[in-house]
Amino acid sequence: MKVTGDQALVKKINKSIILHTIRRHSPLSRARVSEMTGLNKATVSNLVAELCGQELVTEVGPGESSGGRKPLILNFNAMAGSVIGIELRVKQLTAVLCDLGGSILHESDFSLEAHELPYVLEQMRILISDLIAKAPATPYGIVGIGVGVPGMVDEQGVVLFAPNLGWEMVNLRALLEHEFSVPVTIDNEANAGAQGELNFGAARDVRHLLYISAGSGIGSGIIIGGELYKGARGYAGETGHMSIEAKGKPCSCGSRGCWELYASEKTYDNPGLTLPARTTPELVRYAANGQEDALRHFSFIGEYLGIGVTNLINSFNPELIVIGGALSEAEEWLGEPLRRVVAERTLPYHKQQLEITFSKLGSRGTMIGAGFSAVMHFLGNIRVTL
Amino acid sequence: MKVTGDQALVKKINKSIILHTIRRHSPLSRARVSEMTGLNKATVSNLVAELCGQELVTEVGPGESSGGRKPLILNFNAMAGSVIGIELRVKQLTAVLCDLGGSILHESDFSLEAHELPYVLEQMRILISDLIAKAPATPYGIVGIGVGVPGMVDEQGVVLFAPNLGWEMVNLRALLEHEFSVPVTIDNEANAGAQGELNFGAARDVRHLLYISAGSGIGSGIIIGGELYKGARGYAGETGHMSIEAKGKPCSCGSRGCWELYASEKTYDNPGLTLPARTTPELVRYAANGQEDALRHFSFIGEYLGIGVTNLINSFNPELIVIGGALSEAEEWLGEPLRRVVAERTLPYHKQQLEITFSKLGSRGTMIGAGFSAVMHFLGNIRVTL
DNA sequence: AGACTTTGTATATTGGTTAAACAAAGTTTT
DNA sequence: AAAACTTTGTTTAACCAATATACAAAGTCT
Repeated sequence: MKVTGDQALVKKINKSIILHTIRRHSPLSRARVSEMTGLNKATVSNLVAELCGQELVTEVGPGESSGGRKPLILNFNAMAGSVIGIELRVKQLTAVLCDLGGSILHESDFSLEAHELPYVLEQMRILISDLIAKAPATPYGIVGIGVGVPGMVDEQGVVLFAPNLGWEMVNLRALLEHEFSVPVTIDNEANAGAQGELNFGAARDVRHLLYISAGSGIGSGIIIGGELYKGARGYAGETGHMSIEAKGKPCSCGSRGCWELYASEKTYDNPGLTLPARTTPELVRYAANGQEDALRHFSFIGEYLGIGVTNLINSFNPELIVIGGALSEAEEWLGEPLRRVVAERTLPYHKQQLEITFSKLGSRGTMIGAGFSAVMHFLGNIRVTL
Repeated sequence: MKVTGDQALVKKINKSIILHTIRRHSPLSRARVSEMTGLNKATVSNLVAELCGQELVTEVGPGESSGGRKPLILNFNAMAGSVIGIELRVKQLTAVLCDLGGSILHESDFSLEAHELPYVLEQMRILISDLIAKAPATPYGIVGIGVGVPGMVDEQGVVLFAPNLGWEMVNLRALLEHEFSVPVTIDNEANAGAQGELNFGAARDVRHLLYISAGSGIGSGIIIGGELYKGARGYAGETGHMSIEAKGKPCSCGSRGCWELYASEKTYDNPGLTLPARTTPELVRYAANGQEDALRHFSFIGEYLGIGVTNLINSFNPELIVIGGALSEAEEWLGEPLRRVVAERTLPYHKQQLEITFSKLGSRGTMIGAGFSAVMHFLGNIRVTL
């Protein structure tokens, strides 16, 4: 967007700085905020007064003195409003009601039996209405809805392509905004998961994060400089279709040797495989009991995850890699082979600084991240780069 | 960096907007600048007066009337100063003296016979001093030196690792700044090439660009949102070591099946290969004469370039891909197999919007890009994102 | 010749940050 | 306990950049 500088912009920038400082570091006194941001005490006082008037910040009373007048403690008012975060999965619709701080207030889900748009939309409508009914009375009420979907999404919230749902060009944002009259944000499932882990999970305050969602396929959420990178038309991160065997198995995408053919739940159907089960939760149970076939297969997946992860490390050079998605529940058996292969194959300079973790938010990561997108859309965020 | 808003910031932002608008679109009248930027006519007048005082903008006289008073035409003063851009190659040192608009004023080079730091540094010193002596008299003189090196560089201008030179942890920026007392910027060779093509070559005004430098190895320059992405510690884009054959040939990096083993000049030494020559320029000559082995080998490289490019498309979803480096001179024979493989293997939605081109600046791209980094460092660039 | 257009400047106003003084409320020293 | 010092937060006056508005300058069109 075309932005020029004037006093209104200055005020917006400083107010945003103060709001997010308090959001992330409260409880805090005005004096601390002034120190942390570098803004003048008077400026902080004025803008905090406005934020209090907007009920986004609350004054909770005097704190401990450190040799002078007691500070007046400020808090981010997470209960100024609430958001709904939804994850649309192939077989299930899961949703949470969160406050502005990402805490879950209510949770509910629904099993999907088909993927026709009208049917799915109707179930979303019911789920959302249900959560809206349960929302506590807050100054702003429901300030937004965030949805994570298993497919490519453009910047206008149109689901361009979701192969597992059979969707193409579905303007989900417009449909939901029309229905509920609140701002709706639509994100790719992996992108939402990345946001969740970045803000509330295993990757707090990481600047360059790679989130790998390994489940029925593989998708990646790429955080660059603390911000989600979506690519030219909204579908960066389709790393599941990165070829790791140039002349390997043909994939439905038209290519060959795609990563997700070797390192996702898609491998459960490989011919000639003896497996005691065909779903991750069941296989996890078998592996926990020492079942050989399950152990061997997780080791296989772990190694191939490592090969793809190495490729991504060489391209993106992230600080941290978080493995999420359904397969993250097999952390116990995937972790060793994955880390071993990465250690074997990465350049020496990459190894030094890199960490690999598994999701902290588990199956809730995507919902929480989707909800957080809605929160940020409500609060706004403005930054200056030079 | 910690930036807060005040009036000085507002002025900086607007002055930067105006300067870069004139730099990229001049000749221009004050009225046109006001229209294009959305800034008030008076604001434009004031800041343009300052820029004229700084000699960064010049008033060249009246232009054509469009039914009213004649406009006073402004120009970006590319001759306010000059920069030096250098490419450090394995066998050669090439350098240009450019004005602030990227036009080449002088050019010179030197054949390297060794890679010891003192020797290389001494040759750079001679080359730079020579160009400085040839620099025209300008208000600001030499405002910076930009260097493109074949290796990983961190944000402080330290060459972390340059395998082809045998360099490790060389603080090249400090060394050159100490020698010449002007700001020095150090960039990876592929990153500099990407900057060159983005600003003066085949990729003008592209927002998300992937520049592939294919020569003795493969490196990538990644432009995201019009800006260079360098990764967490400065070495993103090492895509040559992306594995495209999970269990393929072992690579010196410790991994297996690395892309550059199949799609760079490294293939010239493959065992069992009958080639009439072992350098790209010579092979290009043979291919032009229809020599079978050369044609077959370029076709092989083109196909494998396509496989790796497809992987990068799936990860970065760029608008444009530019192939540069020594191999770009074989465009005539690489283009068809490359585009064919990419078309076969990419997801349908990626094909629609994607273009693949070859470098426009040729062997000068990296130098010009490196010089441009120095120009931008001198002019400054400040932006607001919301 | 007169009406209209376009360009660029001058003037008064607005509204934000800031430094400095100040008031309020505490702790430490004497 | 009084005096001195500290810390917090507010008030005041000054500053300064952008803006709207009016205006001057220099052209075109009828």
